[in-house]
Amino acid sequence: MQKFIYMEYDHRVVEQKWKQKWQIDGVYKVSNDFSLPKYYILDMFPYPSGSGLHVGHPLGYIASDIMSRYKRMSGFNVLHPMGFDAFGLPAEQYAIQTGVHPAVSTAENMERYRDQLHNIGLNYDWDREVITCDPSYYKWTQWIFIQLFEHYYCLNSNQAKPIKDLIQVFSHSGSLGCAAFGQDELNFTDEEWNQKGEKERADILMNYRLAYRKISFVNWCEALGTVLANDEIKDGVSERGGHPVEKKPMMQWALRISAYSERLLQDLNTVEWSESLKTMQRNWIGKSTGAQVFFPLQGRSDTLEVFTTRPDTIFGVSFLVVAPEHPLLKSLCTADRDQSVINYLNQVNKKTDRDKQSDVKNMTGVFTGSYATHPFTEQKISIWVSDYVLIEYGTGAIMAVPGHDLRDQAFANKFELPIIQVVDQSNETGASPEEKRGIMIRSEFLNGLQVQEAIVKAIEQIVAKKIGKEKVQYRMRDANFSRQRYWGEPFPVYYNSEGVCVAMDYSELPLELPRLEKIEVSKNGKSPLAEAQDWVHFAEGKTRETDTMPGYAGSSWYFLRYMDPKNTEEFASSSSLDYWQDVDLYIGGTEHAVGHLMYSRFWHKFLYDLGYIKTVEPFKRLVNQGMIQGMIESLALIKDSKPPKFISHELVSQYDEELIAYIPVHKDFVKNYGTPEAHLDQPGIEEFIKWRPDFKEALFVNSLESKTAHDLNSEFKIRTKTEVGKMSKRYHNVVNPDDVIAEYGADCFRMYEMFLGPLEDSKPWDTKGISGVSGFLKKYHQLFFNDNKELALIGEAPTPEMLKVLHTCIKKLRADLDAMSYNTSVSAFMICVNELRKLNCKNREVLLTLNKLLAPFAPFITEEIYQISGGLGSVHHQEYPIHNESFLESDSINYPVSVNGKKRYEWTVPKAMTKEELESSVLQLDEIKKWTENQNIKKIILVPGRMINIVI
RNA sequence: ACCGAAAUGGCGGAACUGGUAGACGCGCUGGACUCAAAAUCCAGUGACCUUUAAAGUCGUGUGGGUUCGAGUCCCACUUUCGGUACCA
Repeated sequence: MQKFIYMEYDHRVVEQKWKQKWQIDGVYKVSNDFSLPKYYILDMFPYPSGSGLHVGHPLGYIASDIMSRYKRMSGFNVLHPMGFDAFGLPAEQYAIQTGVHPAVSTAENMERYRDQLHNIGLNYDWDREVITCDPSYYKWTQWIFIQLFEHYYCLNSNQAKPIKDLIQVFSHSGSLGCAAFGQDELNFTDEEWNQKGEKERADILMNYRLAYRKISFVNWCEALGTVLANDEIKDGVSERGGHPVEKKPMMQWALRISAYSERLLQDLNTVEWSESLKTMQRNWIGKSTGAQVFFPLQGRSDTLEVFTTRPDTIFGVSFLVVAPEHPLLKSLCTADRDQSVINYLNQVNKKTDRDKQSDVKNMTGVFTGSYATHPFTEQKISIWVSDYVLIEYGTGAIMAVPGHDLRDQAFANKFELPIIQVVDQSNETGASPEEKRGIMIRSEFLNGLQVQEAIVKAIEQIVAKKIGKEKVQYRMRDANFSRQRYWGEPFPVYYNSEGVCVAMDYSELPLELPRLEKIEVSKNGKSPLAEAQDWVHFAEGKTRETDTMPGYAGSSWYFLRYMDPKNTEEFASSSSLDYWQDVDLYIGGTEHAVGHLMYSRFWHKFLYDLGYIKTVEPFKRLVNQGMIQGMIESLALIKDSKPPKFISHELVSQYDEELIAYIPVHKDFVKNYGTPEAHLDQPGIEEFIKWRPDFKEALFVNSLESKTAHDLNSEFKIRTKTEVGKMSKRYHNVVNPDDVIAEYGADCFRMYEMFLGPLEDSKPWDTKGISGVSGFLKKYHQLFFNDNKELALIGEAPTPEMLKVLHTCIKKLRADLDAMSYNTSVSAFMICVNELRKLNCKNREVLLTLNKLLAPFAPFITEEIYQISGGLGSVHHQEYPIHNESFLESDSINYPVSVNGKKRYEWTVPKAMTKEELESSVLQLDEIKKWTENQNIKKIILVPGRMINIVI
């Protein structure tokens, strides 16, 4: 064998070499051989933020990388792609602040991300990269949008159908033949339809399209003159400047995901996701069965429609409540109540959703002045308005049963309204008033029935009286699909002179985003796109939509595009869709547990309905990686203060919590970052106002003095609030992996991230233990060489001890890989290397098998050793080792011997001993005798191979 | 407020279906090598009691329960993290 003289292992040189060579040799190119078994493993693609990839991203990426290498070494054709979720708000804000166009900054950020991902040694096939802001990609996002616009949901066949079919139905039999899922129940004849004008017909069709327009509410900030994302609001005020935010109704695009509620619910049973995640999705969909009931309004001919899950408690109704946005509210207000209702609405409008949610103890509301009639008892029932009723759920109105609903009860208590018990729960110990247990009382025809029976009977009577019917209600609402932003996919539609919305022809796609010279804060609630006059008014009498699509548009189907990313004729060819089918393993953060995953499932089902794909679910198995957390530092700002006033954190307790908003501060400005002593000093404050010029004139207050940035002295300190939380661009606390890799190498970084703990757990970032992994890799490398630094592998037969050590490790690794328990894999490798060192093992067969075993975890060092030891091709294309059970056997067993469950002795016995022999000889042991002497032995519990317990 | 998850030495964590709690690593302590330091190697390391050892007692967020036996199962609570649209 040729002697190889090695220098010290230099990860910089070795990693650089293999990064290039792998690319040139196409080691990670996905095979087009459709005869091999496929394995599709996907990472949630990142948003290319300006702060670069942070140490949290790679946690999942490394895990999927290990899995895809393992699967490839096990004979699968592996699809493991990467791309960018490249449209988004931060690039637009950056453009507003600096004038750099989002396309430019995004391209730069992506370049940086690619480098960073490359440095980690991830085995992506970059030829399949997908970028959501690339017109060749969003052409197909727009194409799917048009499909959604041109389809409705057919309730007969339970699938999407072309809107053309619905038009046919309307012109032949009017709304009578309509089995379409819609917002409102519309009634018209074929004759009426045929007489309607273009605009009226278009309005009717909007009620059924899967992509449609409706009035929804946005966060409006008057002071900034713009619409804000939830992300931009903190503690009820705008993050920029701390201005008040209110709700404003606007015409917006929405997607009718609610049509798919039942299928999204049912098909959860077919996927291999964690139970907790499926539970979260089920709760989000929130199916409930109940009744719709119409209460006649007094003094007028119409009714108020409510939804209830407890029709059995109808005799317990003591008042009705409508949501503040309810369409009938205005007409329900009597003249004398008008002003108090208006005052109330003003007050409600200022509260953010989260405020309302966290503040349920504090019930608010006012009486409208109107009454309804109880449909069974004919009693007069007062109608109230309160923000604890939501316009978006059910009918936006409820029948309040304070006896059996705790929120209704709180409301009744506060406003001294009657509380009527209608379920006798005296025989139901421990039952809460809301539980569906007990016997009906004070309820006429329901008296004496059990709650479950009463629900059925009540619905029967409601139907018989023609005042309502049984109804299934879903909590999930339609998704708002409009953003008043520039940096997103343009809607491929225009409005004609009648104001009718028309989809563009497929041949005209993509509709490219016009290049704006200057991007400014949106005005009057309109997107900055409205400034592109030539683009908006592109033809006589036609105007384009100026809203753009939200972030989840591009991410709802990208996993399909990876299958055939360069196709210009279709979003992906049917042959590639048929072969790759769906994602076998999807890894990503829990923060997407509902949003992204729900929308993707919806789009996937829609494309299934249209016949383009053959699977009903996109992600077969899904694993949520935990979050690598960071420290969030923020300054306490007094809301609405002019000039803005920041107070040191120790002073916060002196103020009402409601008055304080926390403004995140970049971690680099903070002294004693991440500790209780974290603060800004003079240079820190100067950096802070340079970074946030809107706070240039701000006042900084600590317990001694109050200063502006201009009259600071070097002693001045202002404490920041320190908390553990997301590492995110929002909190400016991102730690990049680059420095870690430069110092320790990618193999070490990869293994250290895995070694931190279980993949699913969240943990704060800390490099404390990294030297342990680094030391392991050094020891590993030394294993292959002698003291003269020559490759020192010996080609003789391995000893049984060596084989036992190796095969113990292989067995553990196989089990860990399948369970994705990579932290214990790293321990197993450490144990194996420690043992082989003790055995002074230089055996060629043993060490080169171990090298293949380690390859998915440490791709560089293993490739280098593989090459040095004379291997052909790449180690990453070798077969993954399989363990041989016969090497693991041992002829003795170690038993813990307990007395009354307390371990008293460790006992090593020959494996051949029978249960009877063990039971008799265990009592003869001196160490046991001393516990059992003069005691009555009740029984001996002996689990063979496990433990012995003597009960006295 | 609701949904979901987590809590084990000084620290990150291990413990398969209830069966030897603390694997592995960091840190710390002592030793070897060195003029010295770094690096490396060897040994020890949950707390308490004890001069030490042996032996023992306590110990997996808190309080109860089931069991021969509970970190693991059940009930109630506390704290932290993620999500959220007060879901009738």
